Amino acid sequence: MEKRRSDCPALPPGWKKEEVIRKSGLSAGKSDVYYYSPTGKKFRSKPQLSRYLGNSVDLACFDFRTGKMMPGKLQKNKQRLRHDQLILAKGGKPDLNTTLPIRQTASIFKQPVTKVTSHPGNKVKTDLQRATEQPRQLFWERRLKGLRSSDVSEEVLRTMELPKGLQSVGLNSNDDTLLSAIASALHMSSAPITGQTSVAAEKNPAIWLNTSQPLCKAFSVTDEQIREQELKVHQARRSLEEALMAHSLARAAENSKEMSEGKAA
DNA sequence: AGATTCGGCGT
DNA sequence: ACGCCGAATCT
Repeated sequence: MEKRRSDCPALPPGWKKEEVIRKSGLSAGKSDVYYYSPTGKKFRSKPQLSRYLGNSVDLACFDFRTGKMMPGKLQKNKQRLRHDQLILAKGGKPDLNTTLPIRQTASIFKQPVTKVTSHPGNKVKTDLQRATEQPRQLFWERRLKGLRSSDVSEEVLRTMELPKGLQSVGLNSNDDTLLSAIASALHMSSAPITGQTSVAAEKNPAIWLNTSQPLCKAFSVTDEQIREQELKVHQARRSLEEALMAHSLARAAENSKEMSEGKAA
């Protein structure tokens, strides 16, 4: 059997690459590529390799199949992103069939995308918690006070009414700060939002505050509230569907009108 | 049990 | 068409 393990110059010394041809089945003739660490551990995919090497090796332009660095390979979906942006820049509507499914209600808070890479001769903390665990000011939510959302005509949008069960913790119990705090919490962490569960936090928030939770008293959500929310979402989706339908019909009508006016040159 | 191998899902 | 990984099969 061809068990040839070759050196892989793109990887640190000691790493070996192996290619195994499939010899039967539907995929006969195709091949699988494996890598072996200096200690002999086998790796069968780029994600697996990447997880193991962490920040010590930048695999961004590493081609797993060939085992070589391919400088042109950086950001595979760059082309598509440019494509979508071009359409958008031209004033076109996003093509709902082809655009990437990005939340249009994306957070105004920057997601952590910092890439930590080590370079020879300098030290980089390889602390994975870093991105999500940066130091935060106590009561930082207060800086959101007075911020309002507005539509394109700068008309301030009616603020949301919060259920009575939601009450803020701490000195200023102001409803729109509370809303901002909760919205921020939902955007900044995937952990469940429970509010401040410790009773002590109410007496002396400066000491007992759970900083990973918004300035909000502990609350519970009833089945009834969940059903109400489901209904709202359902109705919102229906009107969105109708709006999109109307939009595409109008567009089609406009196109056929241009056609009959003989604009084709 | 560990290694090898191909299927098949998701993109 | 292909990367990735589950799981059947082999040793």
